[in-house]
Amino acid sequence: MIPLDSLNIKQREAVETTKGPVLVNAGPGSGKTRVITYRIANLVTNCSINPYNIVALTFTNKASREMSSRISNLTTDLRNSLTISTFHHFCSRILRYNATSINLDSNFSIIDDSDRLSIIKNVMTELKIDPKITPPRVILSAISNAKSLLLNTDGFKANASDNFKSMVYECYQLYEKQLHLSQVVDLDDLLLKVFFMLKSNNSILKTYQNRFEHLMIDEFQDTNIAQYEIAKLLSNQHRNICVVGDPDQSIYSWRNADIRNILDFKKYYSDAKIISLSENYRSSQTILTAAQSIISSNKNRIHKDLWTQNSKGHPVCLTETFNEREEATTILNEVQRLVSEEKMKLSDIAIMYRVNALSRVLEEVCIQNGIPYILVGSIKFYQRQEIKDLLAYLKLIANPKDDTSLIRIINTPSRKIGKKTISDLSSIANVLNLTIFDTLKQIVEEKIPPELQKRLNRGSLEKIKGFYKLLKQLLDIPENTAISEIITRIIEKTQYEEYLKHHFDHFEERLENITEFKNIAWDFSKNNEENSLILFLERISLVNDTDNIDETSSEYLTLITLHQAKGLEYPIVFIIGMEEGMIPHIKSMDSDAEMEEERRLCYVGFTRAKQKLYLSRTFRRGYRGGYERNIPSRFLNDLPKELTFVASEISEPTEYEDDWVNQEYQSPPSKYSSPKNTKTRFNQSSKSIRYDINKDVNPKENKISIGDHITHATFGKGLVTHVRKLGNDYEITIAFTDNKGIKKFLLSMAPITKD
DNA sequence: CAGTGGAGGCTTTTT
DNA sequence: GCCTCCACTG
Repeated sequence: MIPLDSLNIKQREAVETTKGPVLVNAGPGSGKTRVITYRIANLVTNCSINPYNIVALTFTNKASREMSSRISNLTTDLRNSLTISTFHHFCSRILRYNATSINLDSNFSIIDDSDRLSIIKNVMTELKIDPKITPPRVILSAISNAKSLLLNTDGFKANASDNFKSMVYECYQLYEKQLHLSQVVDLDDLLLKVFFMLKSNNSILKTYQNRFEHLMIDEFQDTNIAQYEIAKLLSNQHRNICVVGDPDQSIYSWRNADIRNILDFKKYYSDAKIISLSENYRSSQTILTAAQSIISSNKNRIHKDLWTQNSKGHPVCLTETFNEREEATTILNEVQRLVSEEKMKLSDIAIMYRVNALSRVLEEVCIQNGIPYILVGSIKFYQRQEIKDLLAYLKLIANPKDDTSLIRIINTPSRKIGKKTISDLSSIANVLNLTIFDTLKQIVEEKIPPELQKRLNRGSLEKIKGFYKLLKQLLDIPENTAISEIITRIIEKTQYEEYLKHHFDHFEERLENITEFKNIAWDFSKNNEENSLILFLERISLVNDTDNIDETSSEYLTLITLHQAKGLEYPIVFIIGMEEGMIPHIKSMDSDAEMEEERRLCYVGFTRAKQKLYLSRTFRRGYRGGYERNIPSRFLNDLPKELTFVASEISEPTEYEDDWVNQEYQSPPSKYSSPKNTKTRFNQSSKSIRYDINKDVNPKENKISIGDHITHATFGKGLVTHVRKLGNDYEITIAFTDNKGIKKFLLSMAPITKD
C-alpha cells in the first residue's frame, strides 16, 4: 500500500477520486506533480489497476521524465508498462503504428520549423504570392492554428470566408500536397492525424479506448483544442479523465493553447469533480502575496486565494540602475555576495527576462567576473547548421522521399549544383508528380521524356547524376549499421569535414558539435535495443534543448526566459527589465487579452521564487541599437509597498532625471519592514552612483562611463565595467583584454584614455 | 556558382 | 546591435 497521509485533504481528494472526470485547479507550488504521481501510484498499488491501462500526458520531455522518476520512487517496477509521455510523442507512436490505415508510410519523418518555412516559401512562389506583402510565417502560423483547431484542408475551406483565408487555403492545400508527396508530417499533424484516425476508424479507437482506463493530463491550461479532443475521444469509454492545471499560468496562448478547454471541461463533463489546490508549499508569504497582487488585476480570471504556512521571509527587492550594464553588474555582485556570505549555490539562483536579447549583457558580465552560467536554450544544438545538415542526410537515408532534406543537402558540401539546376529539377518533379529523389532516379535510368530532360544542360545533368550516385551509396549502408557509424560514413563520403574546414572560421567548434552528435547517437544505440534510425530521428524531432539542463550541477548560475522558467523553481530569483515595453512587452499593448497574458507571465516568474525575489529596472536600456528611456513596468505599481524595498541610490529624482521617471511611480517610503541590515548590505555592494553622460560635473568623469573602451598606459586596452563613487573620486573597474584580468583604479590617478 | 555587403527585421518558442 | 535574406559581382 502507498500511504497517502503525507498529502493534504485536497490533494488526497484528487488522488482518491479515481472514478469519473476530475479537474484539479492547482496553484503554483501546490503539489501538482505530487498529485499526479500519487494518483498513479495509488491506482496501481492500492486499486490494483494494471499500469498498462494508465496514460499520463505532459507537455515537455522534462516533465515526463520527472514524473517517471518520481513514480519509481514511490513504487517499484511499474514504469515499464506505464505510459508517461508528451502529447506529441504519444501521438507519434499511435500514428506510426497505424500509419498504413491512413495511407501514410510508417517511415514518415517529422519536419521542423525551418523545413516548414522552406516548404511554404516554395508554395508561395508557386502561387505567386509576394512574401514581402505576406510574410511566410504568417501563412505558416495560420495553418498551424487551423491544425490546432482540427481544421484539415476541407474543414478550413468551409471557413475560408475572406481573401486572406482563401489565400491561406490555397497555400494549405499545396503545403499538404508536398508533405504527402514527401511522406513527412509536421508537429501539428501528429495531433491532427491521430484525431481524424480515431474519429474515422472505430476499431482503432476501440483498441485505445479499451486500453486507457485512466487518463491524466498535466498542465491542462496549455492544451490546444486538438489535444483536448484527442483526450476526450480516448477517455470516452471509461470516463476516468483527470486534468491538472492552472489557468493563471497559461502563457502559451500564442501557440494555440486554448483556455476554453477548462471552461468546456466543466460543461462537457457536467459530473466532473472540481478540486482546488490552494496551499502553496514553495514560496515565502511575501513572495506569494506579491505574486497575488500582480495576478489579481486580471479581469478575465477565476478568483483563487493562495495561502502558505511558510514564513514571511524577505521583502521583494527592487533594484534601480542607470543602464543595462550597471544592472548586470549590480545583480551579479549580489549573486556573488549570496554565494560567499549566505552560502547559496549558484544553482540556487536564476536570472529571468522577457526576451532573449537581455541575456547578452549578463553573459558578458558573468564572463568578466568569472561566474559560470548556463544560458537556457539560446542557440539550439539541433538547429546548428552542421547538425541540421547531418540530420538531413540521415532523414534522407530513412526516407528518400523527403524532398526538403534532399534540397537542403543537394549542394552541401558544394557540388556546383546551383539555384537554377535545383529549380529546374523541382519543376520536372512537379510535372511528373514525383519526389525529387524519384525524379533523379528516372533521369539516371533515362526514363523521363526527352523534352523534360532538355530543361537541364549537360553540365548540370552530370552533376546531379553524381549526386544520385552518392545518395545510392548512402542508401546502401546496411540497415543494422549503428547510427554513429552511419554518421561517420556520411562524413567520409561527402568529405564534410573538409567542407567545414574550408568554409568556416570556427570550424573546430563545428567539429566538436559533430563529435557530440555522434555521442548522442552512440548513447541512443546503447539504450535502445532496436537500433532504429527512425526512432532516433523521431526522438530528436520531439526533443528540445531545455531538456538538457543538468539540474544536479551546483556550479552554474541559470539565465532563462520567463517562458522557459515555467514549471521550475529556485530559492533565489531575479527578474530583470521590469519596464514598460519589456514586461509587459510592447507588442502586447494593444490587446487586453495579451496584456493579461503578460501579467500571467510576470506571475509565473514571481512564483518560481522560494526564498528571495529581486526585481530590477533601468532608467535607460541599450536595446536594438537604440538607447531608450524607460518607464517602470505597470506591474511594479501593483506591488504592496510594505513588502518591497528599493536598493538604489539613484532612484531619487533630480532635475535632469524627471523626464524619464514615470510620474505615476513613486519610490516606496523608507519605512519598509525589511531588516535594515539587508538593505545596507545590498547597498554596499551596489553603491553605484548615478552619472549622466549629458551632465558636465567634472571633465574627466564625463569622459568615462560603463561600457567605454579605454587604453591604460600599462595594461593596454580594456572595457569599463563599473564606476562607483569613492569620496570625491570615482573607482572604476576595467576588464582588460588579452587575459590581463579585471582591475580597479581611482579615476583621478589612472593613466587611461578613452578610445 | 559562390562569396560579399547592404537593407530590413526584430516576443515568447513546451513539441 | 545582430542576424538573415537577397542582389550583385567576380
